[in-house]
Amino acid sequence: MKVISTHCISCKNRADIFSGLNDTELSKVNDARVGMHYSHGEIIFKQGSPCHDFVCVTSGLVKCFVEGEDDKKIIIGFVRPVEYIFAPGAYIDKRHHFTAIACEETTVCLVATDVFQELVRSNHEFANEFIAKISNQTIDLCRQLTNLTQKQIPGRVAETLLRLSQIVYKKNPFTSCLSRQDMADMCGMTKESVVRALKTFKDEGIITVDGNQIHLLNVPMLETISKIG
Amino acid sequence: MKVISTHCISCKNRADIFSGLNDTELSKVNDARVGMHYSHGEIIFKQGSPCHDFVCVTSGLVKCFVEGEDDKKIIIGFVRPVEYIFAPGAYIDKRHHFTAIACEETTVCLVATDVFQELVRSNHEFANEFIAKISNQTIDLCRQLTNLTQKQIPGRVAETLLRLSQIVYKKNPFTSCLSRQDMADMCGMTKESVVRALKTFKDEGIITVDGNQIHLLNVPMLETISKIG
DNA sequence: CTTCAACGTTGATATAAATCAACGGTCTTA
DNA sequence: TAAGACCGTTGATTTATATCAACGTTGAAG
Repeated sequence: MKVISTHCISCKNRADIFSGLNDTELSKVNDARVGMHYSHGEIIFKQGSPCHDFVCVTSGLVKCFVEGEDDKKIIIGFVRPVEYIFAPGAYIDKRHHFTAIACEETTVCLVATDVFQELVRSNHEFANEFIAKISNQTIDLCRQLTNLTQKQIPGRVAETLLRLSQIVYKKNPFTSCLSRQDMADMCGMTKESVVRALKTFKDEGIITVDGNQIHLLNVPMLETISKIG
Repeated sequence: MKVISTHCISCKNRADIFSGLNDTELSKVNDARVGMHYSHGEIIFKQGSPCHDFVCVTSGLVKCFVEGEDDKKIIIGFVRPVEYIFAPGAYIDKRHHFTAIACEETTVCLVATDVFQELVRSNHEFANEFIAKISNQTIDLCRQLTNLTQKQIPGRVAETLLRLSQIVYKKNPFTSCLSRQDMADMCGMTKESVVRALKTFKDEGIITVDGNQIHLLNVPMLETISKIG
C-alpha cells in the first residue's frame, strides 16, 4: 500500500481546484478526506448508488461510464491524476449517474460533497473552478453525443485512437491497459467491430498495433477519417 | 411586439435562479439585460459563435441542438419559459457549443455572461442554483447518451414521445410545433424511421396521431418499450 | 394564381453493423 | 498440472436502419 500525503496542505498530488484555498480551508478538506486504494477492475462508485463524496484521483487511472439496460456501457471519460471526478448528482438527487472503475492500481481521496459545497459557498475562486470543471464535462458530452450518433465505425474508432493518444495518455506510441471491449464502450459498438477497424487501419499503414501498444503513424489521416465519419 | 417587463425587479417572467437576488443585484441584471423577440425558426445563437450572453426565455419555446458534420443535428433539449439556457462555453472558451433556435414566437432576455459570473462570485445561493442547473444538464446528457446509442428505433421514439408529453409540453394529448425531422433529431434517426415507428404505435393502439396532436393512449406500454429498447 | 419548396408518407432497396460461431492464446485458480 | 474463463481475432450470416424514389399536401413567394 502506497503512503499518500499525510495532509492536504503539503500534498503534491492535489487537484488544481484546491490551489486557491488557504491553509484553514485545506485543513477542513483534509479532515474530511479519506484515502483509498483500488486494484484493477474495482468499482469506486456505481451508477445509482448514493453519492456522498467527490473522488480525487491521486494515482492510477479511472474510467467513468454510463450503464444502460443489458450490461451495455458508454465510457464518458477517463480521470487521471491529478484530477477529481465531478458527480452531477451531488447537487440534485444525491445519486451517482455513472459508474467509476479503476483501470489500474489507483489511489484516490474521497472528500464529502458537503465540504465541497461549503467551499463553493465560501470561496469564489473555488466556485469558478468548479463551474469550469462541470462546463468542460458538458462540452465533452455534447461532443460525444454527435460522435457516437453521427459517425460510422471507422470515424468513431479514429476519434477514439486520437483521444487516447492525445488526451488520455498524452503519448504517441501509447500503451493502454484497455481491452477491446473498453474501446468498444468508448465508441458505442461491439468489440468485433473495433478489432476489424483496427485491422483495416493497420493494413492501410495508418497505425501499428503490438499487443496493447498502439502507434499512430498517420495522425492527419486519422483526423480526416474522424472528421468525415 | 409584446411588451416585456420593464424591470427585472417587477418581472413576472423571471427565471427561478434570480429569486434569491436582492433589488440591488436585480438592478444590475436589469441594466445588462437586452430584451429580444424571435420568430419561428430564427437562430438565437449558433454553435461555434462567440458566447457573450446567457439567454433567459420569457415566452415561447426554444430548441437546443448540437450540430455534427453534414447538417446532422441532435436535439439536446427544449427550453420553455421561465428558464434560462446555460452555455457551457461561458466559463471555458467563450464559444457556443450548441445552437438555439426559436420553435415558435419567442421572447428572451439576454444577460451578459460576466454579470452572471459576478453574481456567482458574490451570491452563494445564486452559485448553488447555477451549479444545480448545470448538473441537471449533465445528468440529462448522460441519459441521452445511453438512449441514443443503446436502444433501437421503437425504444427511442417511445422515449421521445414520453419526453414531449411529460417534460416539454406537460400535457397528454399534446400539440407540438415540431416537424418529423425535429423528432428524428431528438431520436438520432431519419424522419422516415420516425414516421414508420409512429405508424406502428398507431396501428397497435398505443397512440393516436392527428396532424400535430399526439395522444398517448397507453403510457405504461410506451414506458416498457422505452425501457427494453 | 401559379410555382416552388418543404413536409409527411409509403414502398423498395442497399448497407452498415450486430450477432453468431469457432479457435488459439493467456491468465487465473483449483 | 489441468480446467475454466476471458480476451483477441476472423469469417459467415442476419438484421436494423438508412437511403433512394415517388407522390400528395401544404404553405410561402413571386
